[in-house]
Formats: sequence, C-alpha cells, structure tokens
Amino acid sequence: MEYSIGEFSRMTNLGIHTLRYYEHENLITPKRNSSNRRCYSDKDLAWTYFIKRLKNTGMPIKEIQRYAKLRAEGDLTLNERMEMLTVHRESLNEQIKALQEHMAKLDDKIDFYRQEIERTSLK
Amino acid sequence: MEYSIGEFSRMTNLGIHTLRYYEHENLITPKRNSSNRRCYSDKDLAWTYFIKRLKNTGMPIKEIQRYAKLRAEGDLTLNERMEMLTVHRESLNEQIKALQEHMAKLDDKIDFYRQEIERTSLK
DNA sequence: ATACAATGTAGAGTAAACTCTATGTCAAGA
DNA sequence: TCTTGACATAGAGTTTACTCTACATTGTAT
Repeated sequence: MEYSIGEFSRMTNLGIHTLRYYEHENLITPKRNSSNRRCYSDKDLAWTYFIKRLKNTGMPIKEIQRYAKLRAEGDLTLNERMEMLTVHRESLNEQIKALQEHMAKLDDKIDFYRQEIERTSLK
Repeated sequence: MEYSIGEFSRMTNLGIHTLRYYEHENLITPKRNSSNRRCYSDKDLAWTYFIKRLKNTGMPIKEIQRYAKLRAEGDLTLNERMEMLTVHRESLNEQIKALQEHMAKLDDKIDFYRQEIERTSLK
C-alpha cells in the first residue's frame, strides 16, 4: 500500500510539517508520484516506527541521521548499524538504572512529606 | 557553610551562568552579602540536588518553578507539593516501563542484525 | 597603589526539534 | 469553468534551556 502525506501523518501521529522536516533531514525519504506528491510505503511506515523508538529513547536527530545514511547504503553497513544499536542499548540501560534510582529517592521524599503532614496535622 | 557562586558551581556541576539563570527563574534564591555577592547555603545545596533530580526525570523548568514557589510559601503547601510529587512519580513509572519496552524491541532488532550478518557472511 | 581574578547586571546568541506562513500547483466535485 | 482542499517549496518563527558577551564593581595579592 501507498499513502499520501496526510494519511501517513494520521497513521504515524507525526505532523505533516514534521514529516517534511524529517525528509529534509534525510530520515524518511518517500517516493514521489507523477505530480511530485509524496508516496509513503509500508516499508516507510515500519521505518518511521523505528525512528520514533530511537527518538523516544533519547537518540538525537543527528545520530538517527547517521543511522539512516548507513541503512540507505545497504547490507555492507549491517555491522556498523548493529554496533550503533549495541552502544545505544547500553545508554538505554543506564537511563533505566538512573530513573529507577531517582524513583527510589522520590519515594523517600514522598514518605517524608507524608510524615510531615501527619506530624503538623495538615491532613 | 556558605559558598560563592564559583564554589557552588563547582560543587553542583552547574555553570555559573546556569545558576544565575535559575535564580532569575526563581528556582534557587541564595542570600546576598554586604557587597551584593551571592551566598549559597547547605540548604541551597540540598535543594539544588533535588532540582537536578526533578530535571533528570524530565520535569520541565516551568513545573519545577511551580514547586519552588510552593516550597517558598512554607508548610501550608506540603499537601500540594506531595500531590505534585505523587503525580510525577507516576509519570516516572511510565517512563521506565516505556524504556523497558523499547529495550526489548531494540534487543530483537540487534538479534535480527546478528542473524543477517551471519547469513550474509559479513562477520 | 595597582593589577587581576571573581563577581554583578542586562541583554543577546545558540542549539535542537519542530511548527508555521506565504505562495504556488493540481486534481476532483458542483 | 470555478472553487475547494490537499499537497508542494522556501524560509521565517517558536519553545526550551541554557550559554555567552559587554561592561561595571569589588576583593585580594604584589
């Protein structure tokens, strides 16, 4: 299946402007039809979901760009891409650990507040 | 103990400019000495660490500002502050869950790469 | 007394990632 | 044929959170 930018925008929850911006940055590069309209494919869709995943895990556009470039170069870059993902995996792991630690401290603080409120009878 | 902005900057790993910016935004409001220099206290230090924690868990400055304002108003806002932290705790929890899911998908992808590289003998 | 390093303020500049505006093209329905 | 409405490009504007510049004071070591 092929989709217009409007359809694709609805499917991916990315604004039309954002999609054009991503294309400008060489992240998502749909085909064009005879009248120069963008034609997004199902492959573009899967790729877009992956881009969103990288973004949601804190990878900056510049680095996604680098990954996209390797991807466009084909199978010869498989090693390099795997390396990128492995490194990113490690940073994700550290992010999670850090957040869990923050969570524990936050819980301490909330407990402290509970006690304070009890003590000063502000319940 | 009291600290100059330079000392405080080194202790907190926040740039001098950032500290002045935070003061401008009413986040950290140190005392001043007779010649108008900032005097940061140990209380400011603990508070600054907490601010950093909120930031590192994705709370925007605007919201930290709101929290700081309540804090400055004293004990009568304990309830409200605890409420804020409880809500934030929930969002942190969801962040962690989302990251863990992303991690699982990333592992799948890395495995896929490993197989592809094996298959195409690019090792 | 003087140089110089740290600090003060006000305001401009930066980077990332969008987001919007102006203007133009084109296919399809009334 | 005329008018929408979706799409096109180029470039300007926005938001967040700093970060830096220019210039004036002040504290301290020589």
